[in-house]
Amino acid sequence: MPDLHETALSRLRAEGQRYTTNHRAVVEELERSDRPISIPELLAVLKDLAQSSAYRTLSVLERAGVVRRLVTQDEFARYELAEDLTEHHHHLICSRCGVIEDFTVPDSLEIELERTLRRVASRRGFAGASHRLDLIGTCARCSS
Amino acid sequence: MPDLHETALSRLRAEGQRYTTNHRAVVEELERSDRPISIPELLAVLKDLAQSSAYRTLSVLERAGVVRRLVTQDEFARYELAEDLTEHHHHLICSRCGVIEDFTVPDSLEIELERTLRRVASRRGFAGASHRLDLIGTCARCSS
DNA sequence: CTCAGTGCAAAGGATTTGCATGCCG
DNA sequence: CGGCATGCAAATCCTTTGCACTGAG
Repeated sequence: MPDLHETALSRLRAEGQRYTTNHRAVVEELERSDRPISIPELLAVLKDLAQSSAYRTLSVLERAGVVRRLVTQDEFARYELAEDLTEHHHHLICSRCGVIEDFTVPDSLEIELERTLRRVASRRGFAGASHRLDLIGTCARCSS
Repeated sequence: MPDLHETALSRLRAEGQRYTTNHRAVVEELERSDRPISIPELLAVLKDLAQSSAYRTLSVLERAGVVRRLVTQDEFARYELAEDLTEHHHHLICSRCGVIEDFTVPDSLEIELERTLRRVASRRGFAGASHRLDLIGTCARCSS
């Protein structure tokens, strides 16, 4: 597996875009985190990054296929590295505070899921379907 | 199973709210549809309904547990009847146009899913967790 | 009668965009 | 040098809210 930043660079290049200091800083922050993060969280860490640049950078990275944007009931969108740059996983979403944590399920279940969903997609004429499995509840911090 | 409108009425009453003509019209429209619908779609059908009333009605119905609000990558939120008023199902989401269709999976898979997720939730300290399984792709209309 | 519901217009708030400037390639 | 990237401020657009009036119970 090639280096994350190599990949990011080449995917941006393919779109005629650069891999600037800001771009790299955002990717590094997403790499560092073990859960999707929101723009406010990102700005709190990267203090020199303008809000509009954060939105723009993430938008560019998303178009290039480097990051994925998640939308929940929460007020802000959250971002994580694209699935092919990490590993297939799912999300625990706290409906109280909006925080998202990652989790995985056994391969056996994942495979059965894949098989079933592929069948559903083809029957309904949905193309290029990927799946999303989330657990929605109240996180430990919020329920205490 | 009691009548949908009876249930809606009693759940609203429990919150000290009424079941008005508008409320009923919205519930009927959701009942009629086999997929979650957005506010613009709703307004297109219920032409006498003010936009703000639509938002307010759906918000009240959601608080009362009669409807569920779905948020996707799409520009608008979409609404459907609460799960205990319909049947457990999942969503096919078109990432191009945002439309959502319902689908179900075999009970066997659903049960295994439930079992696994319950385990994950308890391990992570997530309380009252429900799950969400979506297929994201391009719908037949958009891919043609 | 009372108080929630309704419609209209205005306000909110996350996200996007115009513009002038900086800087990578 | 040319064009994308950046910051700031202003604009967008879905959604929420203030207010006065209507209508359900």
